[in-house]
Amino acid sequence: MTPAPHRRLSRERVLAGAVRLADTHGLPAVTMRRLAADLGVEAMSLYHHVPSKDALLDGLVEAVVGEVQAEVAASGEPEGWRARLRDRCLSARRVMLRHPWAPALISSRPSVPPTAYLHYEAILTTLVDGGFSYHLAHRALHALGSMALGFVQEVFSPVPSADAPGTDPGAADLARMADALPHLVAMAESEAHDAGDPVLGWCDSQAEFEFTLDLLLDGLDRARVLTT
Amino acid sequence: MTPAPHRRLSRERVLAGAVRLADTHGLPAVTMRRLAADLGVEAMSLYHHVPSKDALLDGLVEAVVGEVQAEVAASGEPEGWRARLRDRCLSARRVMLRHPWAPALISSRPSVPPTAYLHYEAILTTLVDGGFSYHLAHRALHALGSMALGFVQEVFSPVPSADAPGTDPGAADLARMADALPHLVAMAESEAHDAGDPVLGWCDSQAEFEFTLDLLLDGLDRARVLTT
DNA sequence: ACCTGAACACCGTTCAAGT
DNA sequence: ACCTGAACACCGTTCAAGT
Repeated sequence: MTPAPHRRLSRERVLAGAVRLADTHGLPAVTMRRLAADLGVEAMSLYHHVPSKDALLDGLVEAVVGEVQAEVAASGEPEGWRARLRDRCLSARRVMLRHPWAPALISSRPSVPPTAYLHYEAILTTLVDGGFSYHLAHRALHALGSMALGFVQEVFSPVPSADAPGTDPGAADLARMADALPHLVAMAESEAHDAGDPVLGWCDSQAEFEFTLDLLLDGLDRARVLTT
Repeated sequence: MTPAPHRRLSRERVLAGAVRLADTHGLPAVTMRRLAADLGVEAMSLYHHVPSKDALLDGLVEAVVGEVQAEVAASGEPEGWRARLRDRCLSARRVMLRHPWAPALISSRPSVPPTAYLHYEAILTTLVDGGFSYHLAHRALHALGSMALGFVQEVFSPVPSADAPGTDPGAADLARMADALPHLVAMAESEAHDAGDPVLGWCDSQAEFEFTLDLLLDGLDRARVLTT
């Protein structure tokens, strides 16, 4: 918002500014020109600290992955592979909730930044220490997939949630689709009714995330025991 | 490639052209001006069949979802909720392999096109017919998440695969990281060694997809039995 | 060394004009 | 009704020039 008064630019300040811009106005607002203006500088000045827009986007991913590492460290790693992995995925999710633009950005990048490999190495170490063979650990890494980065799946959201209030079809829309989508409408009504519990709301999608995570962890545990 | 000789434009021809352009030159190449040139027409002509670039992108998602429905129909639906769901996810994956740009596009869209709800309704119907309560079916829908659209998770790919030959770190890069990422390097070597089997290759990531899919379906089956 | 300003080749889109 | 061409407000980026 307020053009930063500092005179000295740096890669860190550029990336921090880009993160802030994406958080407040969305990823499309992250423009070399707009970012520069936000930093109180000319567009071309950015190129002294970042080689290109593409590199800026890579830096954005790097910054988010770094936040995940910090969040994991701050949450104090528990004992046992299952709890550690669970904790790491939930930490990652908290970071993604702070930066809703991050999942789409990360999956659109052609390659993951080198620092992300530290994150995967940590997961892999936890798995191997937990008794997984490399082969099964590899499968586990893929199975965890986007959960490992805490991706909030909004691919599907039929039930109005506090997470994304504006993007769901309203009750009126659902009523109009009722004959084409009978089960979807019935489910939405049934779930909305159950949600009288005030604890729910955004917690709802937290519960979905944990349900899926536990489903995967349970399955991986079973596969691990079978091969031991 | 060859500018279409047809004189008459239509929404269908515009969308088909956009899909073809994305397939051959990637999503960034899908530009109003370039798409128009590809269709042998002026940029502004497109606006008579599509209200905006944003609507064009929505149409692109719609086209891909439509292809998924067609692929499911073509594969002849098997008996039983588990086999039907499995078949549907694998069909979706085949479509996404044909359009590698689609997953990133879909997850970057603020909302899913109305036609996608037919896809989810079909999944939900299969679940309900299979004995799932609405509550558990809702969780299942979220758990299946991106698998339901056949997303090819390339978030993580430490082992060179035929899927994305250029994007992985080469053996040289891995050797350089060896001290920072011991397990990742060891795993990559171990897996590369096992892959002497000529059947593997792109099949490898097919196997990963099916492993994860079965992990989820097994877990959902267990949850279903518990609540019955 | 870092920052600037003008310039170039692109974008999406509006609008008045053509048929 | 559909298509066009010029124009406008934006992009990312090159380059020569300033300090």
